[in-house]
Amino acid sequence: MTLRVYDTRTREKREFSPLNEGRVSMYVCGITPYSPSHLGHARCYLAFDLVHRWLEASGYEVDYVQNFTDIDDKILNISESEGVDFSVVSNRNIDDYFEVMDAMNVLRADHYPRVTETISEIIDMISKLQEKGHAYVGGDGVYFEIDTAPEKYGQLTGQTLEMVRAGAGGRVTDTGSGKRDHRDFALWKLAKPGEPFWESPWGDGRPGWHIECSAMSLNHFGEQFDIHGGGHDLRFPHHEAEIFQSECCTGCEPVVGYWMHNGFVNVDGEKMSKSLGNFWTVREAFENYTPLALRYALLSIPYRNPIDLSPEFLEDARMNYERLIEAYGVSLSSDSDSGTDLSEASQRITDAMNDDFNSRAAIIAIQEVVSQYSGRDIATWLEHYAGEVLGLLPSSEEMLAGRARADSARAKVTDKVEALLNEREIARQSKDWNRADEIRDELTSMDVIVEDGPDGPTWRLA
RNA sequence: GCACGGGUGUCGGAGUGGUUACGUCGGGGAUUGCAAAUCCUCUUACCUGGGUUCAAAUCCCAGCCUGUGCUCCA
Repeated sequence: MTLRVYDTRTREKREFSPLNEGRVSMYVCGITPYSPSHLGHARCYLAFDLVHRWLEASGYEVDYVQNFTDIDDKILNISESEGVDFSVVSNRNIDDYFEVMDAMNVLRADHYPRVTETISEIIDMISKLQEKGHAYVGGDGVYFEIDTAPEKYGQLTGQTLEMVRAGAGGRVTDTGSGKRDHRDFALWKLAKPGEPFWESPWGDGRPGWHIECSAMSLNHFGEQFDIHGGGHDLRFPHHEAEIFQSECCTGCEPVVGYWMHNGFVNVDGEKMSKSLGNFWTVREAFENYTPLALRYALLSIPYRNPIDLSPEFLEDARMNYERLIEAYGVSLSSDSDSGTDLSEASQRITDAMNDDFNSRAAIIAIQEVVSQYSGRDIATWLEHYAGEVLGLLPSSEEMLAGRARADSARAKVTDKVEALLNEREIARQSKDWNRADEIRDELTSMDVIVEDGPDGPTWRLA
């Protein structure tokens, strides 16, 4: 089976066929770094990390670009309230982004362009749009005029011009001081007093939100590229604005081969968002779940479906993840070569991933191998599928270091535990169950779990 | 209001025109002094109403419920 990818624009899974044989150009909308990353961000970049990994595992050479919107109203508000330059705020949150994503095994993109480093390309693009009659200068900036390309409306959301002209259910009444029509969107915003600005033919100011992605993708990939990703909420207006800008600027369509949008992270059925105050930052989540257990949880649902975060959901994922790690650790230290044939499981994972990156089906195939072949020589297989493809495994060095730590922790209490276990065995032989259970309770309080097997008791640390 | 998703068993949650999802929880059993672990096994499904079909939970239509977008948002 060949790779099939769901495209938001055509609303169907289509066989994946990049513009250039063997190479994939992929652009994913990055964060606006005005606050630490939350789990919604994690879900998005985990999802596209999976796409990145699978394309590479399938033999494609992937050129992956992800931007940072490092100048924006919210960043300016924060920098003003803190009395620092806006770059202090954005750099701080970009650092946070990389730290938490690295911890979750998110591979780095090839390029991370920033708005503030793309100003001249943005100005070129706006100038060209103005030359072609798609942009006009309004009172407080330069705007894209929707009416110059009405046929491009609604490609990602199915909305027609008339619907939105009607005014979003009557809620949009303000057309903005400089717009001809409320559907027009800003390409360049003139600076207010005290705001950072860049010089432009239209006056000092900064780019509108949508134009950066068009300018960056044009800059890196040219007029067309293969995959454009982002959160579901970016379909409109952000991504539709990009279609307007890019295609009207170059005259080439479609600008994007496959539009991919990941589903939301919800809490109690509602979208996790700053305005609802129901978000967890990734770091907060790390307090309760290890980064890779969190990765497991967020990849255990296909990327297009919403995830409703609940304690049950996360605990379930944690438990299953620990089984995987335990099995990997055991197989790493076992040197038995039993020639286990895992080709059927491999094929199931390939089929799952080729079906629009179905990571859940792939994870289930891995867990079945884990439960079926535990203790066998599956380390190499796990390293490929659970490690390289799904990014779920720590490096073998980390695994071995972790086991070394566990061994030394075990060594510290071994003498005492063995002594207590001996005493308990004597009690058990004389059927003094009260004394035996008392000793087991004592061991439990030392975080030692005792398991009586047919060959006598074994123990491990909790 | 309009657009686009989703409604599955105790719960979480895939998938699918006819055949076990998976995990969890619960019941029963093996093993066990008890417990744990392990193994076996069972029960509880596909929102409602129509339609297409030999066959629909799966496709189509309508309805209901719910989420998201239409404003900054991954």
